[in-house]
Amino acid sequence: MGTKQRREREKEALRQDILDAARELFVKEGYENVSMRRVAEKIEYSPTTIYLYFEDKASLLYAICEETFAKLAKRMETIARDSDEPIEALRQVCRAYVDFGLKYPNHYKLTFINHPQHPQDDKRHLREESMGMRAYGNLRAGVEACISAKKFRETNVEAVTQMIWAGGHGITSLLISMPDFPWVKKNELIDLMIDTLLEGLSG
Amino acid sequence: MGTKQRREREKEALRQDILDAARELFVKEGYENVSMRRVAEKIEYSPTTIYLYFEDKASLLYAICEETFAKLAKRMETIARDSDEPIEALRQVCRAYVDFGLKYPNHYKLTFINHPQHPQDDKRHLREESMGMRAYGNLRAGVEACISAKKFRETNVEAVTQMIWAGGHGITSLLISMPDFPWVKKNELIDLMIDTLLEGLSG
DNA sequence: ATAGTATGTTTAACGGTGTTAAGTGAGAGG
DNA sequence: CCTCTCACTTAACACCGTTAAACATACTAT
Repeated sequence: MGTKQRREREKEALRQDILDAARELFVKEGYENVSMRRVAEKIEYSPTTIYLYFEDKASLLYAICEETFAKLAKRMETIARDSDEPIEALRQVCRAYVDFGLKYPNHYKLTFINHPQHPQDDKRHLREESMGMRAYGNLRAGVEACISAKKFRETNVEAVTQMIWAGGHGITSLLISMPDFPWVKKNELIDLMIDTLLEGLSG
Repeated sequence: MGTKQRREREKEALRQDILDAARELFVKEGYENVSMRRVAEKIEYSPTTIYLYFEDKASLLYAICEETFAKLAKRMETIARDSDEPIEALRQVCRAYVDFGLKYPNHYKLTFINHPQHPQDDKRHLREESMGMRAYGNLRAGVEACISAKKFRETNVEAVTQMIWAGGHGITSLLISMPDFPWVKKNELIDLMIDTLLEGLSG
């Protein structure tokens, strides 16, 4: 009867348990420093059980990143909707991106820094539907709005989007991966970057 | 007699052989994908021999990075010496930085992207005398020249230097770690970033 | 009710990793 | 000629991601 549905619910629950355990460990100690055996220990199952729910360690990671980046994409969309001045909206989208990275440094590392080494064809992160790409799309929309409103000198949407992304990513990734460097105050640095880029783009 | 000196020469030669083998493998296949055993095989010694010359795998890496970043620092110094227009000099220093990263992507990864995870206290890369820091110092000098010549609105040398670094690093690291992303033409992107930053900084 | 099957989980193992402790063997010094 | 030093190797440790095979339980069909 309903046993089939119950079973399915239980399977889904375990899948979520694995995800939760892995997220906590990955975020606390970093992907590279957490073994499948440790994740298994945390959920009190044998290591191989995880492989019944996820293809491999990278897939586990990917699932977690998608979850988290969905949040970023959503926040970006909210900002875009709630603002009508395109430059101000773009500025806030950039802030949201950097703040997000600094708030979830290990998630950020996983999708944008460590990422999929290069074992042949792990291009999941680049799929149109991936959350990382959705976030990129939101940034792109913000840039497009500015260009449509004739606020920017340069009109190559793709180039401007990628440059702004690189600016945000540069700050985020450096702050994350070199925490011991004598940085000036974080907010000052972030604002200087965003302001300088927007100023430089404005006709 | 001179045997002691000969021995010392031979030791030094082997040390260099190890370095050469490791460099070639690391650069070709990436640090993470090369094992100590493979390095040993290449020089036709047993794996443990390497540990008589280098403390561990990370130290081997560090030595290689220092070598390579010395080159970058040198090139930057040459550019600075051969130019008298400070903005143009800074532009070229930035180009040199990015070009260098794209030319030696695995070296770049090693010092600025992957680098010392966070096992307590591997702050070698941040030592004043390290070559990476020397390169940073060169960038800083370029920025200082522009500020002294009253070319920039913002006058916080450290903040401007770090922002420009972040801009260059953002582009370099994204191009390196996401080679499959549909980037616009590399040179266009690099120039757009540098031009926009310099334009945005100019009063 | 019993036999058979599908399902979820575990045990054991493979081939790898960085690293260390103990052993070997050739050449220098007495 | 013997001893000792020291560069080097062998063997091992404790891990890693992953897979094939065994197992136990719970459902199905006779």
